[in-house]
Amino acid sequence: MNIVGTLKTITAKSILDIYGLQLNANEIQINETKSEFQGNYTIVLFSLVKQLKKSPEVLGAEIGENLCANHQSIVSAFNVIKGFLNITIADELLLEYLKSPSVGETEKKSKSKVMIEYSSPNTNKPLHLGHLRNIFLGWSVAAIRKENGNDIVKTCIVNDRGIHICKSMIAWKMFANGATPTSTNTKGDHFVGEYYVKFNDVLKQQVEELIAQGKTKDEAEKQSAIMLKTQQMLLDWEQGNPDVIALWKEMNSWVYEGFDATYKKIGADFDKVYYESNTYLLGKEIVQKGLEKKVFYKKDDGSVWIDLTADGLDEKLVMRKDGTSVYITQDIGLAEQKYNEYQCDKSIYVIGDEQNYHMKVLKLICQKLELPSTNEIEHLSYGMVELTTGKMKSREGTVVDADDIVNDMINIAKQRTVELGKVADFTADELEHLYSIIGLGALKFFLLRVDPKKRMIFNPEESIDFHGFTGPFIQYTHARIKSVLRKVGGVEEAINITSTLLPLEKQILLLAEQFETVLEESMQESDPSKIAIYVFNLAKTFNTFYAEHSIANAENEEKKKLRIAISALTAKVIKKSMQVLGIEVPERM
RNA sequence: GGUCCCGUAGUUCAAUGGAUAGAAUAGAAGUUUCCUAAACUUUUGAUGCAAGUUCGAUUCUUGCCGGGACUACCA
Repeated sequence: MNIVGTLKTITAKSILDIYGLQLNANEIQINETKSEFQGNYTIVLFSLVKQLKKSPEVLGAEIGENLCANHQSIVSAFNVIKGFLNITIADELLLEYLKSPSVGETEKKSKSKVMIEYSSPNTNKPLHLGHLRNIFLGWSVAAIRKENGNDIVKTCIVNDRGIHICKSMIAWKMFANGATPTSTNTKGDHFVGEYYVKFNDVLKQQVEELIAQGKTKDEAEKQSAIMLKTQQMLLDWEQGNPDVIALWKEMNSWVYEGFDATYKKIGADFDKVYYESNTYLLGKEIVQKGLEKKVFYKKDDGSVWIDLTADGLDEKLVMRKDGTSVYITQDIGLAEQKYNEYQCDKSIYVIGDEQNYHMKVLKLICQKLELPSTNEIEHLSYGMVELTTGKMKSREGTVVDADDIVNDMINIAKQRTVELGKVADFTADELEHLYSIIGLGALKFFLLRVDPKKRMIFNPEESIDFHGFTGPFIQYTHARIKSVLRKVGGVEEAINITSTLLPLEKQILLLAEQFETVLEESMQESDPSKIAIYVFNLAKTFNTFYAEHSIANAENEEKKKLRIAISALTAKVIKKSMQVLGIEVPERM
């Protein structure tokens, strides 16, 4: 059922019947009624005034009459205030909804096959808070699409080669003395990250010395001994030097072990992982194709370019003069490879907004080359996570490490839970699990509740609250409902109930009914924050209701049955909503 | 310089051109003989500035001020 959709349809029909004006149902503007007015939904009449040449008051009265008369089972009352027609939904419609066998289930409508690329780390340092936003977003958008019926392929492109990897390797050779993650009892990605930091320390020192000798900063960076060594190592790597390759493989394997542990802990997973070391040579035939189609042109030095100035962008290099492909060319090549393997209808890239320009160029080039494989590219662009102290900068050590913040959150959850002392009978394993889902729930909800494309600020001092618009608040609401249902017992199905609904009961049912609509919107906009806001409202409304009305001591059996059914439905919808955010919801906490 | 994004309560976030700009936190005041107080109730408090478009602007247009990103033969 879709009440808003139904309302639009019958309103359009009423308008046709009364005025003979044919309107598309989607042209009807319906909002939720503001709480200070009577009614549940509001039809905004202003846009009709011009077409029908009647005052809003008259329009509202006439349409309202018509709706009430012809659709008694849907509209039970109406009132008109200025240009707003406020509609009250009939109790019986909501009771019917509550009784329907599929209540709280999602209809799988959209069958497309969609690829979602997310996380995409470098192998020279551990994941940080920004990656977490990326990972939670990617995972959630995938889950939202899956719930809508999409066939999902989750992928990750690992940036496992290039100068930055060589930096860690050089530093390891200089300082490690054969140490490994095992020998030092360090998580692999952190272990390698430490050498990346060491590299930068040495580089900084050498650069300072060279600057003192009168070089410019640029020169100094390029000419420093450690940088020259790194450049050489990159060449060796490209030529397949066995020693370099062996070390590279070993260090990467440490990093992957570390990443896997983190992914496992936070519940991220991939169907297919691509490695840049396998794909960085891709795209050469594309350059050829582009030259043939005259989309690209060759400069005298042999480098290949595309001119995008007509599209308001610049000239972009697509192949170096030495014949190697650049990032953008690799990306096009990889897109083709992905398509050849999976034939997806759509490809979503979860990448930070600093690459907006790059992705724009990518899409443009694909269009110009008329590559069918890259038809539906969506850049799910998200804003940087900043700290109250400013941006995260690895050089200044102000990066919030992913593992650290996850562990902190779980520890805070533990501390809070222990203080409250409500789960004394849990086993040690159950407790571990509980702390984990609460801590992660807080973190995921915090990062997902904000519109992805906006920058957000994270305050590590105050950490994340467990009160208010937070994951734990919603988890807690769910746990309470479950607790009540356990104690009250009874059947959760709403059979044979005929009762007048209280305003709050009505509100809860109307909210629950909106779940699918919100889910679909959230898919179309690739925005999990819609779900987060929605589920918070549902939980909050339920809590208010709960504080005012008893279930165990309801006025009569009928009302008790009704409230049990509503509670069960609320719990179900909360669970589903949280599930697509990647947040588990406990039975008890 | 060019292109793009962002400026909303003390703070963190909302608001397809619609009603008196919503929440959450923090501040103030309350609520547990009753199903989980990680809860609930009441209250204080905001659209950077200036024009324009119109019945009506946080939203659209222009200018200014402030913040950010991109503009690499790096990835």
